[in-house]
Amino acid sequence: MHTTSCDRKHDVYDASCPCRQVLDLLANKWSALALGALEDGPRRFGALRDRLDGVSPKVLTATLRRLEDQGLIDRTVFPSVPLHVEYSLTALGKDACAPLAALRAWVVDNIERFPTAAVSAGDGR
Amino acid sequence: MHTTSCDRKHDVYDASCPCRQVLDLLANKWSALALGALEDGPRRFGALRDRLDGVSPKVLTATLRRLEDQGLIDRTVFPSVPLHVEYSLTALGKDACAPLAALRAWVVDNIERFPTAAVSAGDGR
DNA sequence: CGATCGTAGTACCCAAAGGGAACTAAGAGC
DNA sequence: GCTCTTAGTTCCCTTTGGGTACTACGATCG
Repeated sequence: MHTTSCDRKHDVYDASCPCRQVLDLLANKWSALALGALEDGPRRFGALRDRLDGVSPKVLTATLRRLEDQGLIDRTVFPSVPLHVEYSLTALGKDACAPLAALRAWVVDNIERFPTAAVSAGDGR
Repeated sequence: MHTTSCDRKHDVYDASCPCRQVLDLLANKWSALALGALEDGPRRFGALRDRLDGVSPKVLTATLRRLEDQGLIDRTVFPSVPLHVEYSLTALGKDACAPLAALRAWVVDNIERFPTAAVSAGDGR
């Protein structure tokens, strides 16, 4: 387990620790969904916009740029005719998918226990 | 284990699914930190404010209320002299802690791989 | 030759959330 | 009656989120 030379300052509870920024990036609805959407392989901008139901192009762009800046995804431009941009997970992004997938799965698995979902829980429609 | 009658509509990728709202609640910096801070047992407002370095009382209140509304935490008021309010995890909240703890742990464990942390990685200061 | 299409965004504008500092309430103790 | 503590609330400003419309580009259609 890649024991780094110094672990003392790595604490998500410390506002000045870089961990906090990374947590803020990953603990985000759109980030969690976008990374999950790339788990099956590279996807194009339009495909991501469709998959991430309800996301606006502006927010999707911002989310993808942030993930790219932090090295979680790669952005590949194919200068073909109607322009083609593919987003794919980096090794780091793939690794980050594990805890995020667990979180998404937990939500789906336990949704019936939430008051928000209670209405639809008995809804056989 | 809680096999519900119908799982088909539960999808975090569907904007209209209650899952999305729950994901939005949990996939949030302050929620993830607040629930984690309560893992060791009940804590008071002030203790949480201290632990969640950088949080403003307003945002902490809003976060706690949201978590309370969704049944993840309990708020107990002790009408003692300088007023005493204790926040604690519900069974649901305890369960939600597992994936969130995994996410926090992953961040701390992999922080050196992020460009954001690269500066401080070799920084012995 | 101009109009239209598809893709991946950007620009503009508004609403909501985040965030800080100061203030409130209520009673104990000085 | 002043101060201390605790748990917020209120005000205001900045940041972020979000929707809609628009752009650029060449290909293809009419």
